[in-house]
Amino acid sequence: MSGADRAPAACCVPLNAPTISEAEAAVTAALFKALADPQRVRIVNLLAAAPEPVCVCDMTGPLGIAQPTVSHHLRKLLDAGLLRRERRGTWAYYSLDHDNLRRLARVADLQGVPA
Amino acid sequence: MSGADRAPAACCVPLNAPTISEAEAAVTAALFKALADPQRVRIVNLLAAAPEPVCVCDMTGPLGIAQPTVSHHLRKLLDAGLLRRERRGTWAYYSLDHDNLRRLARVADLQGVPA
DNA sequence: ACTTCACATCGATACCCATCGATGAAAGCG
DNA sequence: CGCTTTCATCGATGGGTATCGATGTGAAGT
Repeated sequence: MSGADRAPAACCVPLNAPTISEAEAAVTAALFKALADPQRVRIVNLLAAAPEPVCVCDMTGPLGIAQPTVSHHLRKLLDAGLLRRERRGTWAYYSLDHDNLRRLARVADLQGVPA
Repeated sequence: MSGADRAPAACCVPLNAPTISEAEAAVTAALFKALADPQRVRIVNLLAAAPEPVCVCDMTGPLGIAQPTVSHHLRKLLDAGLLRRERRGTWAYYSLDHDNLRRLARVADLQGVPA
């Protein structure tokens, strides 16, 4: 169910909501947890800078970590709903999910309307 | 040096920067890590809803966790630069650092200028 | 069918962290 | 000076996770 609508980024309450339930706090925390790792930050930055989807083989070099570790991080970001995956033959191409990333920015924004 | 200008939130590169160095990625990850916990999300939400600074004794109740654990989370948020602390006699009052929280929102925003 | 290539998953290991009880530190009070 | 209150820190413990090598999987080519 990677990248499904059940992903944390798909439904999230802003930090300045009147009150946040225990469950909502867990979902929001899971969303931030997806970016709470240096390698995953670099992956998102790498994808943000790329004009087209990027395959795994082109990430291991710049990141300097082994291929299983890259796949591990990609899965975390995928489960959080921040990435999209696309298979082309043997390769797997990843790109940002801009809709959900916009939701993330809205969660972190305390200026917005408190719901 | 809690809440100093060395805090992650004080100097942070946006996710859609052209490139992010290994050190910059670590700082950004540390910033997100501060909010990568349900209790800390609830603390920020609690402070965002309060019109005035809140003391620790008024947090243990709503959060439902022991006092040392609350202090632990407050320190994490303080070190990240997201909170401010103010001592009034025996009590310690906490409030949000709106400047740094605005910086956090800017880091998560991919729409902004890529610098 | 066999080989090769790209990626995902598994198992193990080392490290980080949330949580709590116990204790320490600092301020106010009698 | 003791006593109390409020908060921070310490030490221990259990659960989570980043990392890797080894292995599985699925597709393309010979």
